[in-house]
Amino acid sequence: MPAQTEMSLPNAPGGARLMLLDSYGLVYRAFFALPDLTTTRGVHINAAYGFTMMMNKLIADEKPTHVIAAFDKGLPAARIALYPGYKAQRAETADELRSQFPLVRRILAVFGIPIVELDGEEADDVIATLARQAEEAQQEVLVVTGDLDLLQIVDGHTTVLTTRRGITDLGRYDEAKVRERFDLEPRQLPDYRGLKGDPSDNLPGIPGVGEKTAIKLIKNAGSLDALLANPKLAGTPKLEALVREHGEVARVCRDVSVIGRDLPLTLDWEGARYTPPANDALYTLYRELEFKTLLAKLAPPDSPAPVAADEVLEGRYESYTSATDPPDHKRIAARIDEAAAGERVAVALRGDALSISAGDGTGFAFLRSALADDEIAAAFARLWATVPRLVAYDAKTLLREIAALRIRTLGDDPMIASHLLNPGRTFADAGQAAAEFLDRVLPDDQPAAAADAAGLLARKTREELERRGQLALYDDVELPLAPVLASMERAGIALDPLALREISVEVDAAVERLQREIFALAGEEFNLGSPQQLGRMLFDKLGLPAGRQNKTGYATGADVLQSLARSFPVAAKVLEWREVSKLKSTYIDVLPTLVDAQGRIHTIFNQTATATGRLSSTNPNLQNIPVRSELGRRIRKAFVAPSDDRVLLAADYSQIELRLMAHLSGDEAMRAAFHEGQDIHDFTARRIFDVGPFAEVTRNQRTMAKSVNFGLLYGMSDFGLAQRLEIDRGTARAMTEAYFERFPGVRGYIDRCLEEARERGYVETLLGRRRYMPDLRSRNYMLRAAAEREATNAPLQGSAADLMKLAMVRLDRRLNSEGLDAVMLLQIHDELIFEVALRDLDAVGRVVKHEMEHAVELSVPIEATLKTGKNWYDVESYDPDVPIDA
DNA sequence: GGCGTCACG
DNA sequence: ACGTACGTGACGCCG
Repeated sequence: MPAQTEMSLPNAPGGARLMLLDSYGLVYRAFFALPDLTTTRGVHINAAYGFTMMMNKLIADEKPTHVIAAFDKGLPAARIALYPGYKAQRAETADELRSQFPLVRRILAVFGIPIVELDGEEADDVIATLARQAEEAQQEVLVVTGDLDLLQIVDGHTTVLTTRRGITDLGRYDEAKVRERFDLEPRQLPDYRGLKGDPSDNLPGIPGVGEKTAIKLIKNAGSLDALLANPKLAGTPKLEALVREHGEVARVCRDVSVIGRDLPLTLDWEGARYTPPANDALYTLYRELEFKTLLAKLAPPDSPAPVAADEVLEGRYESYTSATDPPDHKRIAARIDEAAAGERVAVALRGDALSISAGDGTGFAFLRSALADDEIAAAFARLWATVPRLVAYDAKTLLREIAALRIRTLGDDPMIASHLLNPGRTFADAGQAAAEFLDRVLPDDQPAAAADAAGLLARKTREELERRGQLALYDDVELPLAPVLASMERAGIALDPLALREISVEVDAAVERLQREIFALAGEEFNLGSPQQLGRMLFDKLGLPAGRQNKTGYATGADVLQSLARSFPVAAKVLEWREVSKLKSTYIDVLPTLVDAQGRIHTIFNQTATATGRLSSTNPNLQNIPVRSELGRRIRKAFVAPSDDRVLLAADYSQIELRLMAHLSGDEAMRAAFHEGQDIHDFTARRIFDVGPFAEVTRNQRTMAKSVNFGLLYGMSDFGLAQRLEIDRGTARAMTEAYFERFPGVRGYIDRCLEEARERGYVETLLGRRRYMPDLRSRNYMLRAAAEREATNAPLQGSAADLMKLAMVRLDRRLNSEGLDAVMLLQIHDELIFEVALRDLDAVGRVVKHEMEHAVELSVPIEATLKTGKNWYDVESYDPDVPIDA
């Protein structure tokens, strides 16, 4: 037994979990993942901040008992001796990054994490050495690193976490995972890297040998050494020649890649033991470095934590929120009536509590469940009717839950305002918004503080919206929309459970049959619903050609299965099984259980969920009811008009996002197409494929053009388009080039949009909705490219949302003021569903069409098309100005 | 709770 | 050389 083992055993604690950090790699990754943050004094802190975030998360998630930070020190002499070109291509570390290493060392010191480094050695070798000592002491090791080189030390005791994207997304490699990912043992990875090369370390490898070939060569020969000894093992003459010519280079690259495990170091268990840092030391450090979000989670030094209530919001609060005492309804109702006299009355829901503040430092809270009491509901309705501009945090929920409320006006809803100010986040309760916009903490033991905070938030957020020129969007669109959504949620849509039962019988039989058939083809039973088991079955056992890999194994998505379905009936069956079982578990089995006593089903629309201004729908999501497949579409038969004298009316915007593109870009050709009432995909195909005026556009040309148009809205890349259309990248590239040549206004608009966004930090919609895009200036290519696509799409998707919301507000008013018997039920982004009395159908249809088409005036016409029917499946086109034939 | 998958616009 | 079309929510699996 080696001496080191005996030395480390006596003080190696049982059940230790040692975390080893590849510090440079993590700091480097953080530097490129985050924008260039500086303190008010200009100190660059993004890498140090990102590193701290990572470390906090790792410690919280992995709960190590011991932590050590390894650093590189000096030039890696041994590797350079082996291969003088090692890392020779690397640029000087930027000053902005280098200056942050001293900060990182200070942070580690405050956390009490020891730094281990050795002159002339890289962190990899330090880590591998320490890991071996821990393994020999039978302890668990967790290595965290920015690249894949260290995967070679993975074994039964040692797991390697590698950064993937952003700063908190990590890949976890144990032995099985390495085998899955590379189809090789961890110890074979240096051979693999030697053959393939690694540009990031300036290792050439064998030219033309990539991931696939390297693995094949190692599999064929068993090892690189065996391959070099006998190049015939390469398998093909061509590969054999390559091995003969470049084998020596591969051997050097391999040798450089082998990580040393026996540096003169001894693992000091005691020094590495992790204990959480002292609050005050951390506070001082974070304050100096201006790590604001991290600071917000700490208590200020020498003060009780969390912040005392009277420091947060002064007030005399009463609470009737004890769940054990039966609440005194009379007393609560009386308090509500008293509060109505206040100057700036605010209400808020937080957890179980509903709180009301009079705005003069008095407030009280009671259990939300008390709203079911008629007396309290009535008092609440009086309050809402008395107070001219009531502030309500999450007003929609109150309006939905209190039957007696028929109110259509709101003073402020700070939940909505907060989300407009920062659409990247949702502020689910007043506490979260207060932390962001008031820099205050709401104490949990003072439920009435939430209403007080709502009042303060209302003022603060309104001021900020005014400063940004977004008041009209808030006051004329978002605030009036909340009561409209509340009434839609309250109304619900009628469901015919019998219609679903009919499909249910059919689908159950199909699921059963397909499962049987698949098991027969597979030769054994397994869990079809497990993508992992399915992947192993299809690609390992049945030997189908495997496509992509993902984090957990083989990809088995619809695109992969689709490409196999022609040649392998089992893949086609799995696709079919997926379709029916999805419909069964998500819709057919679930929807009937959600029907209320009146036979109606109620979704909740989330007004503060999306980054672009769209709504979302939950519990159930009624914005994704199937329509694309025939079987799925039949589910729509269950959504019905509840009586013979009523029908459903569906109104759709036609090509709204492309029309907005035409308007916003001003592109002459595109605008002309819409003015002439052309089919836009057909028109696009003519232009990009040069189809003459008397020739027909083929189906295929139209399909391609349609994809180009969609791609346009999404910030397409030639690669993405190629993949979608299953064509080669060059063709896709030629198509996008032809597109931008024929629609030059569009190119100009996108460029202007991105340029402006880089400068201002946000993009904007027609009505001034903003989306902040900090990653546009990221130095990380992946993040930056993603941000560019988002910035291209957001004004289009967001402006369409603006239009629809404005139309909904106006429509709701007109349907009410004109006394039409019609109820708005659902919004599906560019579509509205109404339930309408048959006798009012024509009038309603005209109002709906007009308000949708004239929500705003664009430089191109807006078109809304109507359909009507007894259920959502059997709807037929309908024009209110053309009498239905008798 | 993260991931893969898939329903919608 | 990267990895690749925007925005959602729900389901089942897995650890």
